Amino acid sequence: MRFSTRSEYGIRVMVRLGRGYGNGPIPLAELAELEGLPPSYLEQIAGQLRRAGLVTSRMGVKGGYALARRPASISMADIVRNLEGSLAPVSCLAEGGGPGECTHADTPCSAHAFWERLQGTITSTLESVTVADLMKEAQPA
Amino acid sequence: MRFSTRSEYGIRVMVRLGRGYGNGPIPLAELAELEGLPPSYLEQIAGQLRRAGLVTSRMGVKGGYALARRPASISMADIVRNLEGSLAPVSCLAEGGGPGECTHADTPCSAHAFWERLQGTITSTLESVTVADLMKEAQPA
DNA sequence: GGAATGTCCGACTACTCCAGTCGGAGATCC
DNA sequence: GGATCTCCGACTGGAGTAGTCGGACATTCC
Repeated sequence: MRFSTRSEYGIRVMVRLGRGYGNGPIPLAELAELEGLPPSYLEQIAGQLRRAGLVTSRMGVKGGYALARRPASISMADIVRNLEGSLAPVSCLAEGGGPGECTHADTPCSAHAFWERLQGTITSTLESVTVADLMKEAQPA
Repeated sequence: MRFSTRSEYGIRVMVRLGRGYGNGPIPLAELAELEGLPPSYLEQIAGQLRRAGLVTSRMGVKGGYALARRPASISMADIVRNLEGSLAPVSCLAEGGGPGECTHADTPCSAHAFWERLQGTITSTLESVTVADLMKEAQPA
């Protein structure tokens, strides 16, 4: 089980943007260098975050990216859900279902309720942490 | 984010074995048919569970698989950890680390503590549910 | 207006991992 | 000794991941 690097990098970018919140946009190249991540890949991720409405962008010379809202109002769930596509941990929770009895709505597979519970705890953990929280932790020295 | 089908199928198999606990081994072909899963693939998974000590096997005519311990003493964490390899949700928690500052132990990436917390909640959820719990739920009609 | 500095977008690639198959060897029971 | 059944390694096709690249478009500043 592994989250993609999109979520991993995306969160780091959002925290960076949180630190510069209110000081105008930060260009992608600068974000990439600060975090030590590949710029061209980050570009993809930034595009997703913008389309999700979590980030605003300005084109041109003084352009770059900025948080669309207050850091305290953006949760990890907002970020991860958009970058990861879905939070369903197994196929029998996702649409379509996998092999076996899970396709019959009246007789779900024996583990169905368990996976639902797990998804619930993951989701609520993701929702309980905001960008502002991560800005406080791990402040560079 | 997605758990592999190994965990998904593995749990279902373990619950089946839990239902037959004490009645001798169940052959793989029967397990596969009951759960509607590919037998040759299940064979791989059963092998992993056996090597992990969660299941015992008997070769030959009256052979098959059985739980190695009481259903109530086997948690989802036991199963998933072995089938999934690792529970680290991102590269910066796994050995080696990814790109960026996470490799420097003194200045972990801004999200490091968050991922650790998430891993903790996932692990404790997995540990709090046993095979016996799932046997009670989803009892066929 | 034009150059510099950015974002924006789609296509492309290399690679790894996942899901599943297959063939054959060895054990066990009757 | 034949019928079951586990055991093991090798193999394959496909999907998704991580990342690159080229070029179009927007904005600012001179």
